[in-house]
Amino acid sequence: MPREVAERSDAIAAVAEVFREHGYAGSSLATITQQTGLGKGSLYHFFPNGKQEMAEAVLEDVSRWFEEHVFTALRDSGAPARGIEHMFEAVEAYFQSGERICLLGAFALGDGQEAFEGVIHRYFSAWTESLAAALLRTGFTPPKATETAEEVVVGIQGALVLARSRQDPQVFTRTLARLRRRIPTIQ
Amino acid sequence: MPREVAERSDAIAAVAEVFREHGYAGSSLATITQQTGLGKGSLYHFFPNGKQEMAEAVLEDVSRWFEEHVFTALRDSGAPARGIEHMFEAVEAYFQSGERICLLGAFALGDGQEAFEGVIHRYFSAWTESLAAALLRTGFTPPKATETAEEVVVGIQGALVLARSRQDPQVFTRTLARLRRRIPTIQ
DNA sequence: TATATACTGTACTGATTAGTACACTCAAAG
DNA sequence: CTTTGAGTGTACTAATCAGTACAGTATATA
Repeated sequence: MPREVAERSDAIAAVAEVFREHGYAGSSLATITQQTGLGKGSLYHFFPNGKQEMAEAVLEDVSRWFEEHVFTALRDSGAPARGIEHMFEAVEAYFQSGERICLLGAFALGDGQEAFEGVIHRYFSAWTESLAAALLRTGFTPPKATETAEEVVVGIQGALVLARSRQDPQVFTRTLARLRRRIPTIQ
Repeated sequence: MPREVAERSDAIAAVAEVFREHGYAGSSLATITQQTGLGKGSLYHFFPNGKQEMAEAVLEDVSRWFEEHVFTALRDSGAPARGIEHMFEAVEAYFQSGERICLLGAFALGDGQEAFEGVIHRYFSAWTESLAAALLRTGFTPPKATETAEEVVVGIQGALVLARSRQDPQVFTRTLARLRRRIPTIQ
């Protein structure tokens, strides 16, 4: 039986799933080692500052993913409508059509709020601002662009709350469809 | 110095604030005793089954408040438009214009999810269903009533996430104003 | 074959955890 | 004045907590 060797990026992905399921305070190191298969030795090797560093790494990893796969496309000045369309597709896939929650939203409402408020704040600001800029470029007036961007991000986050609460992922897909309709330029 | 004597309803309100601030798993009994001023003796007197019972009592208390102050007005068949208007006012006051989060939404995304999913599910179902019924009575078609009710509750929950994330309570008041505009019958 | 180092398992620590036990206080009822 | 019981403070327990220390293992380079 060969020794399993992991690298930091695998560890981040595995730990993220634990936080998604149990929250920050609800994830003990015992839970994390058990559910990830990584021993304490490995975890403290990758994250010398322990649980807090694990959460920071996980949140920054999610932020980076959205930056690379969503916000960058929204900022592409050449094709704003395509960037917005791409955002909806990426979001639907990332949240697995409503079966997965937003870690940054969960941390915002939950325990670690003050410890991670910087990352959380930047994530939501980047999202609403890059979307508003894209909407502006498709012909929205400045106030309408800001308002609609906020409406879309609010809708996505709210839909994730409701989908989880009612155990009905379709709330999420229905909401995405409705939000798309608010942006005629991508129909 | 007289001995402070509390009753269960005071305890529930005090414990609710702790859960709101730290989440379920993030609220240790030490935190709870410290922040509420209630000793372990009092807490286990009111809640013999400990922390789980505290959370159940708190969630049921919030549910009951909404049932009495919001859903009942929505179900009043005589004045649906007034019931909806009253909902918006009660919601804005309850969440202190976006400075307070929804405990049921936070628990839905957070740690205690599976332990409390019954209460959470009932809360959101009662809300969307009573609102849909009221919209129906103001003249919405059945599919439009259901869709708009979901849109409103999704919007409120999402706005609370974003208001907390961006530390900008006005996201909440702006969203409420926008949602009101989706219901012409209450203008 | 030798060396370096990235990764891992395990045994340990002191602090904190939820929960229990029980004696106590004090207002209300008799 | 006595009794009752709801509400309280405190000392305790056993389990679990995050974090440390460190020897061991396997792989890559020389």
